[in-house]
Amino acid sequence: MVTIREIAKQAGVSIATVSYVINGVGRVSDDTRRRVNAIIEETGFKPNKMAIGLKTNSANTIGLIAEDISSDFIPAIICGITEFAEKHDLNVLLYDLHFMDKLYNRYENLVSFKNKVNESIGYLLDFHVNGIIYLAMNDRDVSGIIEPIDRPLVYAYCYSSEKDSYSVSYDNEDASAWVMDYLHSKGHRNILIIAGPENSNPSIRRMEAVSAFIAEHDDTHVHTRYGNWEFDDGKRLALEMIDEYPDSTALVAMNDLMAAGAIEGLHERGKKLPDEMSVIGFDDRPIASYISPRLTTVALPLKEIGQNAVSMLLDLCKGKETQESVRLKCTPIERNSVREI
Amino acid sequence: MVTIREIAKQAGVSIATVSYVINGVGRVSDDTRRRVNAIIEETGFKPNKMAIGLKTNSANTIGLIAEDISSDFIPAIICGITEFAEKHDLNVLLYDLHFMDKLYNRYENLVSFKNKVNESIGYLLDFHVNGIIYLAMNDRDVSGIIEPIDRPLVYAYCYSSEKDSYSVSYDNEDASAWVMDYLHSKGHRNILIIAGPENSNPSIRRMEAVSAFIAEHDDTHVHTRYGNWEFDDGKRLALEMIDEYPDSTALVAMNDLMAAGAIEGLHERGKKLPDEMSVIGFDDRPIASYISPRLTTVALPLKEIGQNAVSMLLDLCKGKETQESVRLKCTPIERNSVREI
DNA sequence: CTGAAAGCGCTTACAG
DNA sequence: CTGAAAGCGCTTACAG
Repeated sequence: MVTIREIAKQAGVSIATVSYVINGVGRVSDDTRRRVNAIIEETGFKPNKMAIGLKTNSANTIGLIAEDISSDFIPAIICGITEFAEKHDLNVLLYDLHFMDKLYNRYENLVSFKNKVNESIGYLLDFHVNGIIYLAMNDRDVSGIIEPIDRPLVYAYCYSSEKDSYSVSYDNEDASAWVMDYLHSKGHRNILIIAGPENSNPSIRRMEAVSAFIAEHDDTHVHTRYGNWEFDDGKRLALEMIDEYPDSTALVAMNDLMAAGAIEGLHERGKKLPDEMSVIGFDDRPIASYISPRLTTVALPLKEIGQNAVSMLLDLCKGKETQESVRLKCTPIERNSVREI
Repeated sequence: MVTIREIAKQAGVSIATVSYVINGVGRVSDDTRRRVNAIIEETGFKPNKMAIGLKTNSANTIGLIAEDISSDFIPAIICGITEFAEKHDLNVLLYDLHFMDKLYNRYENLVSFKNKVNESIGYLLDFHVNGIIYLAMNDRDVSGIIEPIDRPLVYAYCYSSEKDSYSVSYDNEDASAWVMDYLHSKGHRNILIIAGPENSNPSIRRMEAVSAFIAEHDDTHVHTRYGNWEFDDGKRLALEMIDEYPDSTALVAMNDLMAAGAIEGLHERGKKLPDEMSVIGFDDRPIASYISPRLTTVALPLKEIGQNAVSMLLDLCKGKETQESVRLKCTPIERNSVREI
């Protein structure tokens, strides 16, 4: 392997000079610079990153802890992370917690895995990562888990209510407000809502926006049930609710899976969609484009969450002043499951 | 940061001795070992991985190049990779090529990105990874892209026909043979097939198994069309074929998306499923569990591909004799889209 | 503008 | 069983 010493010898300069030209620091004459660069080019020399890391105490690497990489939205977020990282010449060291089975819909269990989480962070820290991104499998408060560390940390697709904590996620209120506005603008006044679990952050945030909407529109009525995010629950609750509230003309499910379940239930009940019932989902999962009717929904800014998380981490590494909590806007996706009345 | 020197001082031994006990090599008295370990414990000392890496010229890290992490099966494969890696105390450095847009269904384009691929490998190599896994977004031949490197390389979810190349993927023939056997055992004798693109590896491999089956069962007839893996194509081809071959009782689509499209088409044509037509898919994507009828399909051994890729890479690193090409079996998933006749 | 030298935190023959 | 010492490939004051 060719080293800086070899380059120095060939160029007839000292290794310090070679280092200067590589890093573009110090005062090197144009002539020397050209000569050294030529030799670097020619030999294909690449500085040894471990040596640099040892000297500078930085690996130019971000540590990424994912609660579960096979969870639904994580890959798209990672896509944004790697894209932004590459642009800034950052490596990403991946640590997958494999928490799907242990955590899905039982997120309060995370405390039992506190050790595992902190171990994984220590692991990344051993590697002298410049900072860490903790990427959760759903948007929630993960306070009290991660012990203080001496490198920057940003929470992605989740947040912490501890002070001096940084997070990037999406804007539930705004998305939910759009849904209500949209349905209202299409003439719907009696709306059924299948939310997620009552204590889940997205449900709470989105229902706040619903309440705010209702407070301003006394012509509009809403009935809500809380589901478990799953297909079957969407189906069950939709069936219950259309019996109970036969006047309703629209149903919003707080994720596409429950929306898909609701649609199946409605179909089985012989309802024509969207003529006899409009349905709107949340998330824009693949199924939204394949179900009939094609599901109108709202897409999460996943890639942007990833990009912003890295950007924030970078600012933190540089000691820049940074907003503690960024909430990115979702994007409405209009398809064919809502009709105007 | 506490270093080996500090431990040595506190324990009253040399740094060499500390190093010996950390690595469990050499001859150290039990007494010394205990004393040193106690101090390590107490101080929370963690060896600096960059320093170790510099000395040993190995970062205990595998480089993972993914064609696109947001492609369908990649996360599940990565799940297997990280799981196995963690078990063996290996870090994984992730490099995402972001090739989805550039490559999807135009895989021959990969040659235009040869530089990018090799650059990304150089990037990982700079970091002194022990070996590299190249993880493709679909099962195909990727020969001629990656330049020879001096570290082990294994292809995952793809393969190379170059000699001395190592790969792990799944067994197309076996899966396809199962589908034919299964349908035959349920009494189906006139079978429609919607394959993927005619020149795609999975189509070719699976059609070979179909031909072999037909050759041994002269009571069974098959008609094949080639699609583009997409929902719409599945729908279009299914509709064409049922008109053309009204005697057929079963339709196999070579992925779940085309199967879902076919089902939508069949429904729109007023067909009762599975009574008037059995449908079987491939892949076991999420949609297979949500469509009605629930789709019988065959699941790819994704996690196992990841695990085996790391295992193979490890063997290669150790210089162990290793099988060049492993093909893992798929798993049939019986649901409700096939009926017995 | 350039170089000699110290040092980052480890490992590993080698000597005792 | 243990230690002194060289060295991995860089960076960075410091001196000139």
